Amino acid sequence: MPELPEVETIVRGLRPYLEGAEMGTFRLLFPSLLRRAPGVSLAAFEGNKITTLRRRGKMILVECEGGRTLVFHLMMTGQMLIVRPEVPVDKHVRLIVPLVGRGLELRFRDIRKFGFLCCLGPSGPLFIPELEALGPEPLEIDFRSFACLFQGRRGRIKSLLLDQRTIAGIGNIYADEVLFRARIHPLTPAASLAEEKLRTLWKSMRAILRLAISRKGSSIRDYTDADGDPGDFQVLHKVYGREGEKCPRCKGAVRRIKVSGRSTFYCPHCQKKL
DNA sequence: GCCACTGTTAGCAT
DNA sequence: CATGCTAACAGTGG
Repeated sequence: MPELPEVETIVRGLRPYLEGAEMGTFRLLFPSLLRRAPGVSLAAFEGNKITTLRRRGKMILVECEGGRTLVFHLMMTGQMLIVRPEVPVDKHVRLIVPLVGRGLELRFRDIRKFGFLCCLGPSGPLFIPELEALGPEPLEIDFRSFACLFQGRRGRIKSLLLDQRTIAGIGNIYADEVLFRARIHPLTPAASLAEEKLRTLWKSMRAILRLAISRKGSSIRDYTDADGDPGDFQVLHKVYGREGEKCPRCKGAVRRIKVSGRSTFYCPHCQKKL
C-alpha cells in the first residue's frame, strides 16, 4: 500500500529515532527478506551508526557511517516500527534491529512477505538495479522533463504513471487521484496528451502528492507511520475506492475498470476519453 | 469452505 | 526494446 506520500511520512517519522543511532545485533527472522544476499552479511552493519534517512521513490534508504546503506522496500504490507523490546514479536515481524542505548528497536513487519532489504556498501554491491532503474522524483522533476517522459511512449497514461522506471513513487491510489484532478481518462494514450494537458497533469501530480504528505498519507489496511498515526488523506480520496459514489465535481457516478490489471476508479463524465 | 479481491514488482510472454 | 499479464504471499470479505 505505501506509495510516495506514505513512505515520505514514514521516513520523517523514523528520522528522530534512527539518525545518529547505533545498530546492535540484527535478528533476521525471515532470511528471504534479504535480496541478493550472497557475500553480504547483515553483521557488517552491526555497531554502525546511522547517519541519514532518505526516500527514493517508494524505497527507504538507511545510510550508515562507513559507506554502507540499507535499502528497504515495503511493497504492499511492509511496516517499519519503533517499539520497546518488551513488545511481543508477532509472526509477521521479519527483522529486528536493536538501537543501542535507546531502549528501542526497529522492526520490519510484513504480512505478505513481498518486502525486501538490500545491503549496499563496502564488501557488498554499491548499486542495485532496483534503485538505479528508478525514474525521476515526481516532486523534483520540472515540467519540461516531465513532458519528455511521455514522448514516443505507446502506453496508456495510467500505466506509465504506475511504471517506476518512468517516474518513481506513484502507485494505484495516487495515479487515480492525480488523473481525476487533471480530468484525464486513465486509458488515454500518453503520447496523445497535448502540452496543456500535460501541464495540468504535472501540476495535479504535485498538488496531490504534496497534499497527501501534509496529511501524513492515507490510512489503508496495514499502514501507519512510525508513531502509529494512520494519516487521514483517505477521506480526501475523490475517486479511489468510490465505485458508484457521486463524483464530487459533477455528481455523476464513479466508475471502476481494470487498467494493467489494477482496479481503476474514474469519473466518465469529468475524465473524457480522447 | 471456496473464490475473488487487495495498495507492488519481477519476470516472462507477446 | 516496449508493453501487458501473472505469480509471489497472506489476509479479508462475500
